Amino acid sequence: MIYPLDDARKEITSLLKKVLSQLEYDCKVKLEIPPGGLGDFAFPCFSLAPIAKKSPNDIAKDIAKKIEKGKWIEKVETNGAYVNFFIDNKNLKNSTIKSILINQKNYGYLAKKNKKVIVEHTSANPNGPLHVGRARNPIIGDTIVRIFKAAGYNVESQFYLDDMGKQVAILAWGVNNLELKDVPKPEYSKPDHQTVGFYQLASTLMGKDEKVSKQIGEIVKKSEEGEQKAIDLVHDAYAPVLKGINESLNHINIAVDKYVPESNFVRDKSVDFVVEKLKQSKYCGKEEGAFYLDMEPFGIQGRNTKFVFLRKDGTTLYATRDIAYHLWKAKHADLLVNVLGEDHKLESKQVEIALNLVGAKMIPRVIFYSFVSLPGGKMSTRRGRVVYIDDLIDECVKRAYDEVKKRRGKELSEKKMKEIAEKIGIGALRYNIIKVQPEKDIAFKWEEALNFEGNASPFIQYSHARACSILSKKQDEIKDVDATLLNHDSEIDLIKKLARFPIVIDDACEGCKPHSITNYLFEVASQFNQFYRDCPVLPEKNNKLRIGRLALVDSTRIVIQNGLDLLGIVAPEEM
RNA sequence: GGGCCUGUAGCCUAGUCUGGACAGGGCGAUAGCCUCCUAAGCUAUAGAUCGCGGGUUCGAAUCCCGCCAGGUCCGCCA
Repeated sequence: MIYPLDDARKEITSLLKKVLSQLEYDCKVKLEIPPGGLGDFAFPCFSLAPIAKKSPNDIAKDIAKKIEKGKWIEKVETNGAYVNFFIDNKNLKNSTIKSILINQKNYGYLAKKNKKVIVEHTSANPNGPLHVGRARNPIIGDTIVRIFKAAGYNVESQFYLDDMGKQVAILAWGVNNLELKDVPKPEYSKPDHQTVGFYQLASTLMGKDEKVSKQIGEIVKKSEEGEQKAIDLVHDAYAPVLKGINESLNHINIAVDKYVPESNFVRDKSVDFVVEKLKQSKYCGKEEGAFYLDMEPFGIQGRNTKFVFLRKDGTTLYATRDIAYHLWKAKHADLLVNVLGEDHKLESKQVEIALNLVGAKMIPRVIFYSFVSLPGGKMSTRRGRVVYIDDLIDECVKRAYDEVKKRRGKELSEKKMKEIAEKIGIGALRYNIIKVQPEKDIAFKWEEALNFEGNASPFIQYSHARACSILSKKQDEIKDVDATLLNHDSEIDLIKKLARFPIVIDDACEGCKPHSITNYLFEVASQFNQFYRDCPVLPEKNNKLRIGRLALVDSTRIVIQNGLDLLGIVAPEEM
C-alpha cells in the first residue's frame, strides 16, 4: 500500500540525499513539518554548519539550488537555515481523495507484515468487578491491538488469568463458607458484582480469624502444588466474576481473544523448567531453603535486591510462573506487547532479566500506565472504596442520553436516542482515557470524565454525523471527481490532514502511542468544522465543485470512521 | 534510605525518545456568530518564570548534573 503523502516524503528524502552526497555533506536526512504557510516538509541545515564551515543560511541556499524537480515537488524555498519543500497540491489533492475513496474502510491501513503480535492486557485478579483505578488497562490494551492490526500485524489479545494467588483463594473460601445473607448487597445483577461480596467479607474475616487464614493458605498451597481439586474449586469461584468482567469489556467494545490461566504453566511443568534453568544461573543463590536471583548486578536497587523464584516449600511464585508464560508466548508470536500498571515495573524488570538468563528469544515491550485515583486517594476492592467500570459506563451513557434528549428530544424516537446515547457515552469514556499519555497520573473526576465538548469524543462523532447528514441529502453521484477544484484554504488544509492518516497510524504503532490517534482525529474534526463553515456543499451551484466537495466530505467521513474504529469508538450517522 | 515515572496558563493536556522557525490544543472566562448542509459547532480577546538551580550547544520544554513536589515500587504477595 503506497499512500500519496508518504510517497512524496520518500521522494523528497531521496532527492535530498542525492544533493547532500553531491555536496559531500555526510548527515542523516530528518524532515520536519514546518509551521503554517512555510511548506509541507522542511530540512534544517544547522547541523551541517560545522561540516561545511559555512553559515547554515548559505548551506540552505546551496541545497535548495541543487534540488531537482520531481513528481511531487512543486517549489523549494529557503527560509533562514531551512530548506522548505512545497508539494504539488494538485497531485496531492487528486491522489489523496482517490486513495481514500478507493480504499474506503482500509484507507490508512498499512501493508500486511505477516508477523504476529500478542498483546497482553487487563489481566486483572478475578476477585471482583473491574474498577476505574485500572480502567486504563483494557482501554489502552484494546486500542494497541487495533492500532497494530491497522499497521499490518496479526494480533491476538490475551488476558493472563491469575487463578493461583491468594486473592482468588480468598474468594474461593468465601464462596464456599459464607452465607449469601451475610455478604454486602450488590448494586448490579452482573455475576461479578454478585460474587465480590464474598471476597470482601472473607478478606475481613481472614484478618480477624486465624482459622480462616489457615484454610485459605491451604487452598493457595494446594493449587500451587498443582492439585486439580483445588484448582477446580478456585475456578468455580472466579468463573462468574470473569464472566462479569468480560461483559463489562464487551460493553465498551473490547473482545479478549484468549484467557490464559496461570495454572497451565504449573500443570504442564514448564515452570519447573524455568526453575531448573534459573538454578543453574551464576546469579542464583539459596537462603533458608528458598532460591533467589541476585538482581544487583543488573542495576536493581533498593532495600532488597533478591528476587525469590522458588519458596522453601518448593512452590513457585507469581513472577516465576510469569516467566514460563512469557516463554510460551514467545513460541507463538513475533512480537510481544504487555500493558501493565506501574506497580508492576519491578516485577516486569525481574521477569525480563530472568528471561534473558534462560535464553529467551523475545523480551516483551511493556507499556506502563499510572493509576487513576479518586480525589481522596487510591481505590480498593477489598475495602469497597471504588468506582466500578460499570458505574462509569452507566453514568456516561445516562449523561449522553440527557444531552441527546435536550437537543433532539422532539424529533427522535426513544429507541433512537438510547442507541445514540450508548455510542456517545462509551465513546466519551474511551476517548477521555486514551487521550492522555499512559504514564501520567489521573485523578478521577466525574466532571472531566463526562466532558462532552471540545477535545472529546462527541466533538469528533459530531463532525462525522454532520458529514453523514450532508451525504444523505446529496442528489449527485460522487464520480469523475476533480479535486483540483478544491482551492479554498479550508479545503486544502483538510485534504492535507486526511493525507497524513497513514503516517499517523505508523507512528502510533511504532511508538506505542495510542494517544496520538486522538490528537490527530481532533485536528481532522476541527478542520472539517472550519470547512463546513467556509464551504457550503449542497447549495454550491457549480456542479463540478459541488461533486468535488462531496468527495471531500465522504473522504473525511471515511477517515473519521476509520480513526474512531482504531479507538474502539462507534461513528454515529446522526446524533 | 534507594530505584522508576510525572511536574507545561485558574484547571486538563500536546510537544520530550530523535534539541531547531513565534511552546500547539481543550475546559473555564470575556465579546461576537443560527431567515444558510445538525450551534455537541465557528470567530475573536485575555491567560505560560515549560517545578527550581546549574551545565552542554550556534540553539534547550526537549540532553546532562543537583534540588523540590506528587505517584509508584523495594514481600518466600499478586
